[in-house]
Amino acid sequence: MLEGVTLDQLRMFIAAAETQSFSAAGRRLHRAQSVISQAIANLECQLGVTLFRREGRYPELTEQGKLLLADAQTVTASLAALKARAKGMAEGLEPELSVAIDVMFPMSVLTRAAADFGEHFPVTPLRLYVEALGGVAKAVLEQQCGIGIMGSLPLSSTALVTERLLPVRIVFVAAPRHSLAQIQGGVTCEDLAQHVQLVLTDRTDLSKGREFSVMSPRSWRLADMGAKHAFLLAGLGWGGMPLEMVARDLREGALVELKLLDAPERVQMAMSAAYRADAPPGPAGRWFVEQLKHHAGALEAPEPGYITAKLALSDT
Amino acid sequence: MLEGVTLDQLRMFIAAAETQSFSAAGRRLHRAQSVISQAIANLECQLGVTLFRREGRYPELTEQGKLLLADAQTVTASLAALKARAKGMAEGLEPELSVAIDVMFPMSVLTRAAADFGEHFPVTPLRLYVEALGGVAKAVLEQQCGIGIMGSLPLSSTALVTERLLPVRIVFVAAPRHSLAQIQGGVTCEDLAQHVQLVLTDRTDLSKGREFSVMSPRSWRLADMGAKHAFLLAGLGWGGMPLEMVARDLREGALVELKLLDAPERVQMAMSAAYRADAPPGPAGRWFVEQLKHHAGALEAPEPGYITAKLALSDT
DNA sequence: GGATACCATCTGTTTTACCGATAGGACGGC
DNA sequence: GCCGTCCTATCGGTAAAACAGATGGTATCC
Repeated sequence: MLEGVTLDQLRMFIAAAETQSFSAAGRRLHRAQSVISQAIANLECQLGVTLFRREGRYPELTEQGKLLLADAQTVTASLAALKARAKGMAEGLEPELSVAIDVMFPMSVLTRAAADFGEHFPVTPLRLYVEALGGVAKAVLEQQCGIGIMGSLPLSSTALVTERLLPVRIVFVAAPRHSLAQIQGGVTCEDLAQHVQLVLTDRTDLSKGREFSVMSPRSWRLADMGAKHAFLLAGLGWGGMPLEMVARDLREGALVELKLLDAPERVQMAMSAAYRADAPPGPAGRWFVEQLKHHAGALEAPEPGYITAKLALSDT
Repeated sequence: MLEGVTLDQLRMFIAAAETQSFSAAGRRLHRAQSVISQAIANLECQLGVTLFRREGRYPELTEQGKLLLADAQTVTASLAALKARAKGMAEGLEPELSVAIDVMFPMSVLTRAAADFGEHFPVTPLRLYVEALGGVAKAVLEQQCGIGIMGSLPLSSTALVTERLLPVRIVFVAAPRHSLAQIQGGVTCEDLAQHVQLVLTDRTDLSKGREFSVMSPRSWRLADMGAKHAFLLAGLGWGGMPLEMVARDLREGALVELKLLDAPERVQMAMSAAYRADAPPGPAGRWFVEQLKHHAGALEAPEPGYITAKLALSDT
C-alpha cells in the first residue's frame, strides 16, 4: 500500500545517505542491493520528491533529500523511543535505578524529581552518580548506570537513545577583583587570552575536544566542578558556569558576569536523558525521566536559590 | 517482517484508541474490522506489550497502551511533518506567503524572522495578519492563510499539523493603584473574584471555552489586545498578559505583577506554527517557520525592550 | 429471549517485499 | 583504448504479508 511508509524504508534511506551507496547500505542492513534500490524508488514515489541524484556510479543526495534526511532521522528516533519504552514495560520493574548525572545539571530539577521518585517507588533503591562530561556517557555505555543525564556528545552514537530535558544557561564569570571584571564596556578575545581560563575536564576519552570553548591559551583544567567554583571565587581565573550554580554568587557579588563582546549573548547547553538502545529503562527509570521532564518544564530559566530535598538514597 | 512497524499500524492503533472500537476504527479508516484486529495483535506482538484489554464488547486501553499512545501520536506526527515538507518541496515555491499570527506571539521573534525573510525571499510578498485566539486557526482552516502562529487549541484536530515554536510567559497584572495591587503578601481567589477580570476573546466559535482562565464572575471580554492593554493601564481590571508585552510597563511601574497564591508560579502558553495537513507550506513558508524556530530558540525568556525591524511587506 | 454489535479466528485472494540474475554504465588502472 | 571492478535499475519468480469476507462466540440492550 502506497501509504504504508515503514521504518525499514526510512532506515534504508538513512543508510544509503550515510554510505552514499545502495550496495553498501544493503551490506550494512544485510539486504540485497535491489531491495535498497526499489525501496528508495518507492519512497520517492510516495513522497513525490527525488531524494537521490543518480548521475555517476554513486547516488548523491539532492537538496531536498538532505532536508528530508533529518526528518527521517527524527521519525526513526521517535519510533526507536517508542520501542524502547515498550521494551522497558515488557521487562517489568527494575530492581534498582542507577543514574549518572552531569555535574552541570540543575540540582533543583534533580532534587524535585528524586523526592517524587522516593514517594512513588518507595522500595526501588535510587543510585545517583555525579560525573563530569564524558564520565556520564561512559557509565551508561559500560552499563554501570541505566540512565545518564548529560549534555550532547560530539559523536553521533546509535548505541544511545537520548531524550531532551532542558537547556542549561552558561555564564562567564570571574571574581569582582579579577582584572577582567574591572574592564568597562565588555571584554574582548584579546582580554580573555591574557588571563587563565578555568576549564572543567574529566579523564575519559569521550570528552576529547568536548571541553567548553577554550578561548585562552592559558587554561587550567580541573576535574572537579567544586574545585573550579572555588578557583573562580578565589579570583584565580575566569570560566563558564551554569547560571543556577552561580546565581547566588552573582546576587551576593562574590562573582560577576563577564560581558563578552565577541561571543553570542546567550550560551546554553542542552541536557538530555540517555540510555543504551539495547537496554532501555524499565517503568521506574521511565517514570524518573518523565519526572525530570516535568520539573524541567516547570523551570523555564535556571532559578536561583538553594533548594534542599532529602534524597531517597540507599546502599546495597 | 516483525521489524516492519508501519505508519498504518500506528494509525490503526490511534484510531482504535480514539474510537474505543476496532469496528469503528475500521470504518474510519475504510478497512475491514479483521484488518484492525490483526494489525493491533501484530503490533502487540512486535512491541511485546498488551495495548488493549479485551474483556467486554469494547476494547480498553491498558495503562501501557495509554502511555504508548502518546508515542505513537508523536511518530505519526513527525512522519506527517516529513510528508508535509516533501509535499511542499514537490509543489515548488509559493507565489506569496500569508501568515496569521496570534497577538500574544512575541513581536521580537516575528520581526527578526520577517526581516530575514525579506532578505532571503526578496520577490515573495509576505502578508501578516494579527488575530486573536481562534481567529488564527480559522484563517488557516479556511485557507485564507497558509500558516498560522497560535497557541494550542482544545480540539485535537487532525486537519492541522503543528510545530512547536516557543512558550510565552503569561503574567497577571493590574495598575499600581488598583485595589489588588495594594494587597500585601499575595492575592487569593476570593480577592480576584471581587474585581473585574479583563479577558481577551474573539468572535469565532473555535475559541469557545478557550479563553484564558476566567477566574472572576465579573469579567469583561475584549476582542482587541491593545484595548485590553489600555484597560489594564487605566486600572479598570486585572488580567493575564504576555510578559514581553508588558515588560516595559512593569519596569516603569505602569503595571504591577500580581502574586497569585492559588495559582502555579509560572503560567505559559506554548506557541506553534500550524498549517493544514493537506496544504503544507512551500519552501518559502517552510523557511519562515524554521526562521521563527531559530529566533525562538535564541530567545530563552521573553526579553523586555522594544525592538524595531522594518517588515518586508508588500501589497498586491 | 431475541436482536444487534462487537472481537477473534479462519480461509482464500491479492498485494507487496525480497532475492538472484542480468544489462548497462561509471570509474580507475594499465 | 581496453579491461576489470563496482555500481544502479530492471526483471522474473518466490515467499510473506495484508486484506476482506465468512463465521463463531460473547456482550449488551430492549
